Amino acid sequence: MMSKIIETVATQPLVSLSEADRHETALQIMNVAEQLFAESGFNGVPLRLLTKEAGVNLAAVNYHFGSKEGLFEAIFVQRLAPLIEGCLKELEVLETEQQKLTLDSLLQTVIRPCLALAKDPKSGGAIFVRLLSRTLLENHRQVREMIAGQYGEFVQRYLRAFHQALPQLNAEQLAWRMHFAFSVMFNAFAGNDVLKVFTRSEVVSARDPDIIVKHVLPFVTAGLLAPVER
Amino acid sequence: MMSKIIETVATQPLVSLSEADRHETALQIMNVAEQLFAESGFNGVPLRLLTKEAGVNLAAVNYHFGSKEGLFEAIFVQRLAPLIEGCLKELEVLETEQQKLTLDSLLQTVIRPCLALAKDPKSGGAIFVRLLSRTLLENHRQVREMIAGQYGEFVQRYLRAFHQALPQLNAEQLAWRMHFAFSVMFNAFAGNDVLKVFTRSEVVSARDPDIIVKHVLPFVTAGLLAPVER
DNA sequence: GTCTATACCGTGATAGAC
DNA sequence: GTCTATCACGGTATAGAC
Repeated sequence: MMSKIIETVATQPLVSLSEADRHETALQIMNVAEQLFAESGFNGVPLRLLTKEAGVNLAAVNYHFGSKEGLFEAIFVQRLAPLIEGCLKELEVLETEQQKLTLDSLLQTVIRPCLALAKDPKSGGAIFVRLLSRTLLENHRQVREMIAGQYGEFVQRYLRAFHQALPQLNAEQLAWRMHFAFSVMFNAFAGNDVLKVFTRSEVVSARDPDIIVKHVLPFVTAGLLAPVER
Repeated sequence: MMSKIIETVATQPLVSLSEADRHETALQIMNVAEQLFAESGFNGVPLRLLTKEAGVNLAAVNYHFGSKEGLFEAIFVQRLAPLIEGCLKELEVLETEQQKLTLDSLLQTVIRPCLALAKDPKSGGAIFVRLLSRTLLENHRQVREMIAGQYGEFVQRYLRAFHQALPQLNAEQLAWRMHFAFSVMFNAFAGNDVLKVFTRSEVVSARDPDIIVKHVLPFVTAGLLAPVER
């Protein structure tokens, strides 16, 4: 059905079955797992609970995904592909429309697809946005390598775009500031309770993506545009 | 030496034996543990490895600290007390010296003690600064509650100080921005490889605290001072 | 190919002997 | 205080049923 024409040629390092190809059991596992992982973190979810919740056998996870980590990656591959495609599409539009990239419009090409995903009710996207943020912050070796390997083009194109929007920064300064900017954005979306220590818990625990963006954007924009230390 | 005038009054809810009071075995465990935790994270260090490395029996951890989590907290309590004391002392000086707090000088009262600790060669402070940052970002429930409970005064005083330095922000805006600011600072100090995805690994992997601060401060300052969305 | 039951080994915790 | 033995629980591997 799904174009398995020359299945031997392509180097498809990781499992990347489309939703249609996957077995019902595997899908059931992925849906339940995404929810539980986002709630309790990777280590907070025992396979025995997960499989029980999904109504499948304990060994099913290892059979369909190789390992618990494999299941984790599978969730990412499936969700990340359309998200990144969405970002790149917005970026492309931006690059053809405007001669000069503005920083704000550039940041919007990342934030809008995240928002769209986060607000799509039927795709469990909101859960994934939190899971993605949480995972990037938790520094999972596997996922990080997967992104770097699979989406090199994405990374390169955004590096170039940011360089264009912030020409006054040299390579080192740009790297640091992108590091900071994405730290803030992911932390905000992760809905971490981390820094409640320094804040009133009722205020910052808001989960509404629009509110988050309203607060994040000015901060990040100003930080990126800060005068360069010399 | 350090003004222990009325030592009986304070409510000291958690274990907080001074270094001198503690058993040699416990000290040995703590030193080894701090190092290993900072390298591999809490879950990355099995007690069997830890105790073998420290040359003590497996059960010693549970005997002296109650649990693996207890050991984790003990490390924090011991290191955090002087760090927080250092911050508050700097803040006090600042409040008496200047009529108007400047944002930069306020941030310095946090960063300078962290830097001093990070650069003290004989106290393993550098390891702890990374461990602290990593832990706050990883959202350990225990440690967060410990800080909130034990250092309420610290939190309140800094909230007031930031409010004074940024009077144009209302409570909600201030909470969000402090949340962001500390996210960035901790992420920078944590030395996470997280966002290497978006950067050249060689650049951002710098561990020199001075270099980190040089890049962090302008970003955070500008972010905090960003115009308010309306 | 898919699913099930079950066994294996490593983890943190704990009781009790010394 | 320290140690050994043992426990319950975690992810994983596999043999065999369908």
